[in-house]
Amino acid sequence: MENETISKNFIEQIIEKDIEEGHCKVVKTRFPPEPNGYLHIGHAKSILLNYGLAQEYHGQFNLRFDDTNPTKEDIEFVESIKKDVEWLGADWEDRLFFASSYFDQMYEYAVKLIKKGKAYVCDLTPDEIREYRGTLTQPGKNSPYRDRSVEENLELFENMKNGMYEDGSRVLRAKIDMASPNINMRDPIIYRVAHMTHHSAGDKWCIYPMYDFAHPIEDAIEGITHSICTLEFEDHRPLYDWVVRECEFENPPKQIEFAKLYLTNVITGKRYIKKLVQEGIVDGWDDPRLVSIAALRRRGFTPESIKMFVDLVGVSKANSSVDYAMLEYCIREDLKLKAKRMMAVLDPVKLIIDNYPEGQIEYLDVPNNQENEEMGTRKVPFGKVLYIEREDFMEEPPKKYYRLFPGNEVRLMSAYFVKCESFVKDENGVITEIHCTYDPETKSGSGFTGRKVKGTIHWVCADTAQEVEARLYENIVDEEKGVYNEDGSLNLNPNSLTVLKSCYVEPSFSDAVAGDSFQFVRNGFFCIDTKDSTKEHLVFNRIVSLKSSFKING
RNA sequence: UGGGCUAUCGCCAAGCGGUAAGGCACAGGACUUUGACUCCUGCAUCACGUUGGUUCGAAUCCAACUAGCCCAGCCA
Repeated sequence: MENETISKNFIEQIIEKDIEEGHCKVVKTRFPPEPNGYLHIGHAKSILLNYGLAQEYHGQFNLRFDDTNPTKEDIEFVESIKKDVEWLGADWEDRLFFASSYFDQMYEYAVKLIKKGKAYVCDLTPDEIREYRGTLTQPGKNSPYRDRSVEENLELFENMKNGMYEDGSRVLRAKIDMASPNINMRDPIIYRVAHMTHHSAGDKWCIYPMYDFAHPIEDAIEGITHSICTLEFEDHRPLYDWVVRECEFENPPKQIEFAKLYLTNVITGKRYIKKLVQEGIVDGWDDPRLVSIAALRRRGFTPESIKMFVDLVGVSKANSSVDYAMLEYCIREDLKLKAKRMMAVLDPVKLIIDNYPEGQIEYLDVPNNQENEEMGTRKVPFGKVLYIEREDFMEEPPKKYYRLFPGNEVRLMSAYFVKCESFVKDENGVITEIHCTYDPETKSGSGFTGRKVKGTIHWVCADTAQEVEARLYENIVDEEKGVYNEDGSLNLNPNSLTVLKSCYVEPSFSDAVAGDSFQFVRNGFFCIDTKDSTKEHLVFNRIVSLKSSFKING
């Protein structure tokens, strides 16, 4: 009820201190993806964190593509990333930027560094550079090209830019300290030659800046105050600060690192997903069993649920892996009051009401969401022949089973009490019909209090039912064994997808469109698949089941 | 074994010298036209990676250990 004071995470604490001490007036953050793949749940944390911070402190949030390496990037990904960021609700307004549009400025800063004697062109081969760099425990040694004159460096660098050298033959390096215990400071390469068409800068450049040089400049140019990245860049911070300082930016951005979000037992590695797609185990990067943003969207997760999840998980510097159950909780919580609650029978068996008039159909008033009256009611047809869930009937019930069994009476949700009188089996012993009698006095809403029943089951009227497909999902990973085998291969769960072709739903889905979500009462939350569903053949994805404390075996 | 970082309940995570928040999960119970939801209750008691120290008092400060993660791309 009360909005409890939620303690600030460490980044908020840093920002508030910076504001307090006058280090920054407005907060500006950014999400800087390299357009080299699809976004996943881990990126969502970064996006929502950065966007959320900008919101919280009335600042600005930029979307910036860090496209400094054309050999790995593709324009296809900038579109998918934009779509995903937008879907998550992180509004960059008119601030969509590309690192590649700063290439001119970056070049000028490189020249500036050369003029200051802080950068030099190095002719060492890649192998030699690695050798000169030293190891984790041994210092590196200076490149023989380290002391070239400013003039020579200027000329050489210009030649690099003008395409006079082959890929890999020369690089521009920052002159820092080959003996630094931090390997990133051992004269890091800041520009390399790559004769390649850039997906957005075209053929203008054949030299491209390295991340460590480009990123701080991008941040500084945009006036980013807090450059938030993941833990593996902690060692790069001294270099980040070096670049900002040596380029003499006035309002230096501050890099802050946080721990990535890991979900337990999910697959996020690009190579693994690629393989799953190639082998046809999943039907694309947006297969509902995956955790790419596109997959989560298709599965039926809402932006609100992802936001709730990210908020719940929190921000810290401790590496951790969050239970998938937390995500499930969030989507249930979000859809609980928003989704219409419908009746759908996934594994149907016929229930025939022997004393109900032949051919009669009555339309019952059913609330769309009993916990949210604003959602109104709908009419649901009811008749003599219904479908109910096969598991809602047992010939020989165990103790504490209070669904249907011979002689037992249950409530058909929103309709009448029915009592099981008999049932019919086919030659294989499979139950084909359950015969009941109903009591007209027990009609839902009539105020009948004569007796109570312990069980309430859902149903669909056979005459008016629409046949649909439902896809039920389990984790694609075998949770018992964990994600990877010893040899690095994946432990896949062979039952991750169950396709039910003959499910029945009420005829109330005529207006439903792809992506719409519903609660199928007692079965879980489902959404209409955006890829395979058509008006004539509805396909539902189960987003998540409902919690259940029902155990058939005690 | 060089450097950087982390270590609080099964999983996240507050805590910032004054005597262990919260959420998820789980387990009981109440309620129930979803065995759902909701609501109660329980869930770190020489306990805060370990061991010492400082202090009237430490998860919080100091020291030494231990464990895990990251770094030797002309990737980001």
